[in-house]
Amino acid sequence: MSLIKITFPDGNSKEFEQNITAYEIAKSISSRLADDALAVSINGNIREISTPLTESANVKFLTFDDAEGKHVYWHSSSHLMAHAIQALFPEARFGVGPAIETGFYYDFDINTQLTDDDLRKIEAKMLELAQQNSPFVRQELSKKDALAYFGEVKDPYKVEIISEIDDTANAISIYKEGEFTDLCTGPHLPGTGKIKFVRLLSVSGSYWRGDEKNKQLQRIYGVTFPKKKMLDDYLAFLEEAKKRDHRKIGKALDLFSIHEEAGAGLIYWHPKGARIRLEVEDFWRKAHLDGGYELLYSPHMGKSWLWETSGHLKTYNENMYAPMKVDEQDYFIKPMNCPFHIMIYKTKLRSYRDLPLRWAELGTVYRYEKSGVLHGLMRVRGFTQDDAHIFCAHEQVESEVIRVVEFARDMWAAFGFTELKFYVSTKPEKAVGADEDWEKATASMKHAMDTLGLPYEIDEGGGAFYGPKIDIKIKDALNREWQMSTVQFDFNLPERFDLRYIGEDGKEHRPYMVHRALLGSIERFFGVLIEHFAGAFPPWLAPVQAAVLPVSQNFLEYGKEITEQLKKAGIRAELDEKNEKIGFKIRLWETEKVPYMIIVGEKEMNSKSISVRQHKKGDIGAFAVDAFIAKLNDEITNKLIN
RNA sequence: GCUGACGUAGCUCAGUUGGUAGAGCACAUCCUUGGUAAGGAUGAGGUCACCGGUUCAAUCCCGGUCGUCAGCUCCA
Repeated sequence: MSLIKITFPDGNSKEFEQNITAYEIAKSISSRLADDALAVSINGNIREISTPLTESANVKFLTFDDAEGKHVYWHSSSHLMAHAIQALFPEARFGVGPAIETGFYYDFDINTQLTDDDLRKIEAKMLELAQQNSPFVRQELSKKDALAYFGEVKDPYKVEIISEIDDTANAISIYKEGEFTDLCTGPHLPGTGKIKFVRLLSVSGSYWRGDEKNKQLQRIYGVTFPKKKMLDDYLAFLEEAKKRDHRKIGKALDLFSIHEEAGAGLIYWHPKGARIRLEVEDFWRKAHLDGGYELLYSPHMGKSWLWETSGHLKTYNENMYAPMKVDEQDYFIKPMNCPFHIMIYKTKLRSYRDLPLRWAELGTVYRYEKSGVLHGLMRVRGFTQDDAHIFCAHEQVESEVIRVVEFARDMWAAFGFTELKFYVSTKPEKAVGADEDWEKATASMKHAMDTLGLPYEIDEGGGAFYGPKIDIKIKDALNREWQMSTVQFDFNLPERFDLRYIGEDGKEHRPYMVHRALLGSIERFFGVLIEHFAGAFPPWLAPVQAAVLPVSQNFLEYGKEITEQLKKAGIRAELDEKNEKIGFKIRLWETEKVPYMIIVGEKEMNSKSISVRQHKKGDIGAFAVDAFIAKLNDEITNKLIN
């Protein structure tokens, strides 16, 4: 038997006899590793730990700490859950059950609606089954045999999937684990015994194959862990996330509200929330003026001509509010700003010398969103987009896109967001414009991203009907992604509105149009901003930058003096005149998450100074008022993020 | 919109297996004048989301509506 060379991630390598299993290799290194390894990566392909190696390879053992290992673990857990469901509800028919970033789910069809009690029963059953430590056994079948195995009646959903599989290249694989068999490509854990702790999180509806015309199945989400501490940490994370929730903080810090009586999805900005918004908008305006943009204001409604011409009445109708009659004409509240900017473009003959035109507006739009999708500030029915439209010549488009993406990145960085996820979305099924144009535009978007050296994912078919786009998504406290920035090509509107410019050649040309929003919408942005800082805004954004706390009523006058000085220096200061002990006031302002507290009593009054306490950090000592003002103003003007 | 859960004071929540409700915080008044995360007393505050039905009686049971939450679908 010949030897094969196995190379490990640390660069070391070792020789083994052919057909040795990955598990035995792991064991030869350490029994601990063999215990913890959930799967193995062989030359980058993830396989079962029991896989025999037949030739030299790079081998990495995957544990729960690796994303891939976790994925295998959770995928196997979804099988185990399906197994438990089958045992408890024999009539269940199964859809699909993948691992996801935060756990796993399984979709299934049963007639009874599952309750939370059922989830607890399924958890118990899973643990019971896991103790049997049944191995996951792979078996390969021909398409015909697979169809026969799952049988139309027994498993109609599996049959539907199998009938669409092209089995010319690879056989169809199934995995057996105890009494449960599932259609699956694997890989899986060596056995169910690795699954030690289970938490099923929720049961909800989900359409078969993600299509709302199909039957709605029941979906159970869950997580599993090999160690108790991991489960505890996870539950602690959920608790923490709840505390960071912008809806909770928004209420606690008196930032915004939404009123059932006054309409769902409509945001009321309270003084403190409005103050933060003002700072954000001021920053945004300045950045745009500095960045070569001009600002516009446009109306909130327009006649049906506008929306017929733009095509929105045809393609966007279901998101638009019903028209109102004014002088026998239908007027629509705007769901988008673009047609208005176009009207301005069309007010005169444009020259290639004018291009690119970069026109930005904080434009408030109203869109009908289905009741079930509304979510705090993140998904609302009236919102302000930090919108802009760039009208440019074809040859300018790519550099404009690069400019916008860079601008977006810088804008997010200013607020302390560095974890941005980029997506390039390609042509959807329903689309306008020639294939050739789509290809060119999509390629130039990808090229722009490559030029900037930014990693991105492709969202196949995720583009707007009028053009491909680059999106930036940001995660909320619960790791749910929200689309924020967007940069979109538009093949549609320049055509529909017959936009032109006179080129260097003296002939008429059609300009390209790029839609873009950097923050996305001010509302959604505020939502992620709140969760990002957990409500503890840095000084430049904080609605109250310094609270002045007299130790007793006797020092109110001195406190008033200090407050006036701070205010005169442009600092948002507030005097706490409450007749309470200092400890009480400190607690109050600490929960208000104000960046600085100024404590004044006899000591300070006599020495004409102040004592300063920083949020979360505590007492940072005595300051002369001027020195503190200088320090705070420095933090504010430089927009420092603690 | 769909599936499920939920809706009690300004907030966070108890509670009544059908007999019109309670705590803490917040608020008001008074006492207290205090040194880095809660001093004390008293008081006010609720058509138990809304509309119907069943019942001698509904906050509780049933139906509908509105809204919230977790997902699905859709989206900034």
